[in-house]
Amino acid sequence: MFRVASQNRVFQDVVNQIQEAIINGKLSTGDVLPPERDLKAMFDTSRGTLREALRVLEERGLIEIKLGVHGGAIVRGVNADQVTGTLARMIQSQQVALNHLAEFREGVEGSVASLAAQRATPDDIRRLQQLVEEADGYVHGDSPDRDAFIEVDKRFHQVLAAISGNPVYIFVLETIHENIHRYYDRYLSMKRHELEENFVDLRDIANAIADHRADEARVLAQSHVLRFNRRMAAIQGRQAEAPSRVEPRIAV
Amino acid sequence: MFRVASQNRVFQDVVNQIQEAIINGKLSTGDVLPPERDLKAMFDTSRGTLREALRVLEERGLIEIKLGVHGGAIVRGVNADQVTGTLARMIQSQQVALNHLAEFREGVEGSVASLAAQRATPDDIRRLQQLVEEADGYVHGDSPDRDAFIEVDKRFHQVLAAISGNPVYIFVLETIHENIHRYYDRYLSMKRHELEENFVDLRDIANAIADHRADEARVLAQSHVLRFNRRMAAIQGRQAEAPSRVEPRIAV
DNA sequence: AATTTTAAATGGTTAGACCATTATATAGAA
DNA sequence: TTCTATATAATGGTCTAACCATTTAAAATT
Repeated sequence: MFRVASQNRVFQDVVNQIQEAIINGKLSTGDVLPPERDLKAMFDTSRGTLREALRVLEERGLIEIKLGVHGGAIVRGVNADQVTGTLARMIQSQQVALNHLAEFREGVEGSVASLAAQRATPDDIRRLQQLVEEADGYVHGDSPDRDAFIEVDKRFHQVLAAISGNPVYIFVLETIHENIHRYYDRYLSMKRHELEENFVDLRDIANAIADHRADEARVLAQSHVLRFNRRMAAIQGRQAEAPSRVEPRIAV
Repeated sequence: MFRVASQNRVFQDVVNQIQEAIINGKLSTGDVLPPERDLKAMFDTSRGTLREALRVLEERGLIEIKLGVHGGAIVRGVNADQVTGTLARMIQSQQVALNHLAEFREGVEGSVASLAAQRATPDDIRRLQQLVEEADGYVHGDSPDRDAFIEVDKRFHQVLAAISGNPVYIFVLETIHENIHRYYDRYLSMKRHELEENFVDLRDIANAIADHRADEARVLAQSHVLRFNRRMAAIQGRQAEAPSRVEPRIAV
């Protein structure tokens, strides 16, 4: 029913006040907080206490601190950056395997594609088709450009998330991407026929969305990601491609 | 390509060392770190610097600090608790609406049900059926017990996530739950016929999983959550039931 | 034996100083 | 004049040393 009312800690109060100002927009991205020595006076605390508060805000991604003259705490606003760190720690501590993350991504990309198919406006569809054409050029042009194609592929997924109209998907995909790329980027070979395969995927997904065939878009997006996962897993060490069954971590 | 090598901050080094020890298991959940005055000597820093490091570790959920004699920093291990806070801030700052979160949950629960249907062992299936029977008792028994049913419903979803065998889903659902309940719990009316509806959902999902009908399980789970979302949205203020289209927050 | 009091361990806070980094201003050289 | 090197000052980073607040455990008291 209630949460503990610790509030024995002064720095926590400072955190709350500054966070509140950021959340309700009194402080905007880019704003610079006063120097520590001024803040300390404003909150009537010691500098040490104030700095503990700044550490917490920084860790939450709400501010960023710059050194030197005209440095200070710069407001970054609410964002999902720290989630990336959490996921990274879970992977490092082996609570989560990369194939778990990859499988989760399959589901998410599938849902995004399905939603996009349900909601795409004519403008959205045109945009997707432009991306497909652009990708076409990089795959079938005179001098295929692997890096450019990968870039377009990435944009394609971001646009799908945007079309879904749900910011949660955008944040989640960002977080997944950061963590998967941290490990897999070096394996991205993308030989000619792989480029071709992936291009066909994008084209088919775009077409399914253009026709508002949600289930088909889901399946296509899932298998698009699945192929990526398979290839990565195969390269990474001939490990099991299917995620292993884990014991439930929570009491159920 | 490269990340900044700031490392000008001593407390960051302390954070890294302690975090590393927690991640690789040299420190386990429940372990108590030495008192600040000892740690300060071990790392050869000032107490202030050490405390900034502890604030960061605490914010990451890696440690918890208790007051008084025999207090100190207690190791909690890697967990997803802080993600709950991030989501809460996004909701508060209106970057994410509750219906966005609810919609995301639909997709996730659908994927979980689908995976569970693909992977459920005979034991898993028996367990689900036990839960359905238990729920049956609370709905159709002499004195229907709403709270007990809600509890079983919750366990049902947790078991599904466990059956999926993917810890990411477990963490994600935990996080979603915490945030949805923070706002919606008070609205959970669950009149007699609503209990009945929800019971039928659980039973059908369990049956679909028992028969390994993955797509059907997905659809059933999705509409189960969708009904919950609709009811909540209706109660909460006759707001639009479909999530509103948002502008893409990222440059695409 | 139960209760109250006291003492000690430990985190929380303060004050004041100095160090390190960096943008800007100034001085000097071409 | 214009470029470059140097000095200056603003600001975050760290340190020391002390005291306050909370809590557990031991000691004293009833």
